[in-house]
Amino acid sequence: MADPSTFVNGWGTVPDMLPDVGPLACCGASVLAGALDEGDAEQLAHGFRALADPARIRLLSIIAASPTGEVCACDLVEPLGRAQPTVSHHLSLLVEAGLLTRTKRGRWAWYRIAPDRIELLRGALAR
Amino acid sequence: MADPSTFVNGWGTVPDMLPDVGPLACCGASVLAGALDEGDAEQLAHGFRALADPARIRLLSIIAASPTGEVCACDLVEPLGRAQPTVSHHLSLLVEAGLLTRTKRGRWAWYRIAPDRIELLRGALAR
DNA sequence: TGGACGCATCGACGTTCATCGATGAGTTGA
DNA sequence: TCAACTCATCGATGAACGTCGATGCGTCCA
Repeated sequence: MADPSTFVNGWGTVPDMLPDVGPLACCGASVLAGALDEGDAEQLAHGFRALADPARIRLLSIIAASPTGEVCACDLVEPLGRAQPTVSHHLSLLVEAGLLTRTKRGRWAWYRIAPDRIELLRGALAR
Repeated sequence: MADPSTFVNGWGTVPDMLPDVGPLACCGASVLAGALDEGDAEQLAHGFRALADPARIRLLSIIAASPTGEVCACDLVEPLGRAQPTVSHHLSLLVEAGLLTRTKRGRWAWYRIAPDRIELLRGALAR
């Protein structure tokens, strides 16, 4: 594996296309603050579903533990102990749920925590 | 439907059998505070999986919105818009995950929010 | 004591999901 | 220009899940 940190000829950050408005984009719906309708419940459930798999929990924790705040996808396959397509699948799902952001530089894809969405889910569990 | 609130001849609270040590009983593992091993990730994922369905989100929110803090199962079927076995299934799953407690009085089952487990999941999303 | 009632469990069915090998798209460097 | 490389997508497969009708168990009341 080539070392992605030696990549110096990049054009800086080139964000992937992201859906403008993903789930949970709207509100600060809270589970414990009052009865929710099916729509709000659907959006919150969609967010929590992204956290409902140990592989994705570990991906988030590994990326959050990085001193630089971002991790190359190539450095996530081995610690996760799963095949590369599986890791890519989970990363895409986390990006789609708004819990990670993806940046492509050269042939490498770098992932960062998206704190806002995580904070939104955390707030949904507040009293 | 009989009115469960007219039940006065009960023997008070008789908690169902609960697993002594359920998932998430141990620690304050946090997703964002450092790389988690597969075991901690599994436990957290198990907790979030209980939140990963709109029916269960709505059950929690309806019960949390109750002025008395508890709701009879018979009053959850109609607002959820699902069949009684389905509601019972989701309630059992939430109890098993430690997010609800069940109390049987007479023929009725009353459910309460279990704030500690929810707070534990919320803490797992804290920075 | 027997019928009505509330609720959990069972069995079945269709859908969703996690996983991985194979493959394709895009990038780099020789 | 072409081989090597990174990563996403495709297709397939087995497991888990949501749902509901039927049924069983325990409780209440006439």
